[in-house]
Amino acid sequence: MAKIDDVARLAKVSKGTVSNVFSQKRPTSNEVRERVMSVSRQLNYVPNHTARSLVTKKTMAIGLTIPHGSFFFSAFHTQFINGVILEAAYYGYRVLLDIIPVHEVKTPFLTSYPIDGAVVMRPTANDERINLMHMGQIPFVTVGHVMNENIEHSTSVDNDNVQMMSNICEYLVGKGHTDIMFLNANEHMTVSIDRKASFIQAMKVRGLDVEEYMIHHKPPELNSSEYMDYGYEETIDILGKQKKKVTAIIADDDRTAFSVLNAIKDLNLSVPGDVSIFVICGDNSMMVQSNPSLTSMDLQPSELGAQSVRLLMHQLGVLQGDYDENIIVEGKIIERNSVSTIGHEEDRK
Amino acid sequence: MAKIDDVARLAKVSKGTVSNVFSQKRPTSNEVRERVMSVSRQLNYVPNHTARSLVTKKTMAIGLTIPHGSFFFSAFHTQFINGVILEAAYYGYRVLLDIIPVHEVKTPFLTSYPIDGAVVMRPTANDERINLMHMGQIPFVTVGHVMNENIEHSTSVDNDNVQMMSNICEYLVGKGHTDIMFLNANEHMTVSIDRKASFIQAMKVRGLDVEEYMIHHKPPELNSSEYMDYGYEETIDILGKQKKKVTAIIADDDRTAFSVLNAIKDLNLSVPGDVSIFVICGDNSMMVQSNPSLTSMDLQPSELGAQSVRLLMHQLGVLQGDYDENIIVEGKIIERNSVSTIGHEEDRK
DNA sequence: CTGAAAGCGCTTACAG
DNA sequence: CTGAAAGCGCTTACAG
Repeated sequence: MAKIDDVARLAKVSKGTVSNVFSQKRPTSNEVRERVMSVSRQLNYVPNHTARSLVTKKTMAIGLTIPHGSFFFSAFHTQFINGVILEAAYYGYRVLLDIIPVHEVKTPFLTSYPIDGAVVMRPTANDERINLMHMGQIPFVTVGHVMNENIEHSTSVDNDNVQMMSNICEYLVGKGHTDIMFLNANEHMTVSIDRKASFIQAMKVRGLDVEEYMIHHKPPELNSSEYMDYGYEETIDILGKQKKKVTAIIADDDRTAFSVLNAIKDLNLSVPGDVSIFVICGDNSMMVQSNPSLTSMDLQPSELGAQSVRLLMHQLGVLQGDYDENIIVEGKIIERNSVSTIGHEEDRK
Repeated sequence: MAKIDDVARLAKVSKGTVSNVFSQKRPTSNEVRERVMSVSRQLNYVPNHTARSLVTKKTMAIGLTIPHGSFFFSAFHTQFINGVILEAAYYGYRVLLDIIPVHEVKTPFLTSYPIDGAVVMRPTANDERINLMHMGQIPFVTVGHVMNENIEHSTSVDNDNVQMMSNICEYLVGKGHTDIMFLNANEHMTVSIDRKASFIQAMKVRGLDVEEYMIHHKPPELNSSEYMDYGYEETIDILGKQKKKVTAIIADDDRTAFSVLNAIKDLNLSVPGDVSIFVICGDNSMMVQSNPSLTSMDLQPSELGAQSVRLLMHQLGVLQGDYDENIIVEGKIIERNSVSTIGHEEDRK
């Protein structure tokens, strides 16, 4: 645990010079630099991060705020976080995981947050975490819209859920599907609300009515042992018992899709011959691994993560120039083998 | 951004007293405490974390080191991290994500790590990260054994992979299975090596030979688009094409298990009627969601995470008393519906 | 129970 | 290009 004084003394320079050799904020002569570095290696010296932070007023860390509670990483989360970490590292920032519960923030700050900014995932209506950031004057960017009173402007990244559902419907209807079942996310999530509305709208535009049994919501996350087999049950129920006509199923994640695939096989039907499956998001390597491989809408979560960091860097002044405060990342349809073209098959007859 | 001086002045006390009110390291009179808190609220004051750290020499953060490269969270990782975060929060510590690549650590420390200790996941042989921790005199605990030269003692948490495989074999053989296929993890992982050896040994002890086609390794993680459908292909190949007799398949994670289930259904066989499936680890909620639900060995990753933090707390002096330097967390078999008893069925005939 | 003062290990104007 | 000195915002013996 050598400190700057030790190095300065041994290298016969001032502390300021040692500081400059490491920070490279001011030029140093080759001779001095090498002398300092040599002594530093010898002493195993590295500048103390905390002391530096105290004077620069930068922690070089950003917070990544994840709601605690029933904590679970979907493929979306995993990839998003991956994007955040890599992009942050690129700018020399580390990532501090925060787990402020969405509600009941008891002891808000025992001390200040040792972060320069934060990425807030899944903001809820009037999210306490956002009020805290706002109070603490910590720059932040959210994934999805902020819905807090008293906060007007805010920086965010998001997918366009409305556009996305519309594209999915266009794709499926374009392939001849008119009886589409939608297994949506939890009822309470804002994305799920947006997607449902957009789904109905997109079908309507194409002259197709969406009956109630065509939309289902994933039950709220329960204790794992109580977890219902949502995708499987719904599929067996609607296609098997109720014998409804369904030619395509949209599943809101890869796990649900797998469960649906499972059910279809148990009904002695085939994918995509009898029923097509379309996945929103999900882990690509997993969807390739499936048989048949699953056609999906890639939400580019890792790109979302990277963009959120870039927005933060703009706010922190690390990145210069103009920028959009609200960034929309496009969803991309990745065609694999789980969606059939109904028209073509009929043509062949 | 009020500072301690502002509060001290307004509350008409010394800085030291304000400090005590917040840190509670020395008693303060009610009167003074309330005066200080009232002023602090008014000024929106919170102690500066960095300044405190500089003098206490504690960052109140622990690092969580995850190999970067083909970064992917399995259910094990997710739950492990969850355990780490919650347990760390319990002791007032935050979690800093570290992404030092396993190899090529170029600029080891531009500055010191702002952490008090670290949890290192997946140590590899002669892991550079561990050498760094060792050099930097940062206490750390690993998940799995350390295999570095020059490092003799180390603190770790782990499952007993040998015991675990033995238990699984005992369980399956006990149910009448003698032809068991094992879809193991990546060949290079230490857990996979341990499990393979143990599998062969456990079968041998029971008078059963393991032929080569009975053990397969997951291919190294490739670009997602090149990812082979490992579990599916192997199952179709061995059971379908080669027509080998296999009554039970052990899959090393839930995703592989799903893929196997998929294959078995495509072979017009049933689970567990024709083939049983046993999963090592995996996400419980997902395995319940499957049909049939999947019998598995729960590695208790979140318990492993919590224990690793507790070990760290011991090393940091936060937790007092004696402790084991190497903690083994038991794997628990969770019986669900994917393993049949062959003996019973034959009895019925 | 409270205060005055030194110090944690750096960086940063200010001079030269 | 380099040095001397002040200061970042706290905590902590030391006195009382």
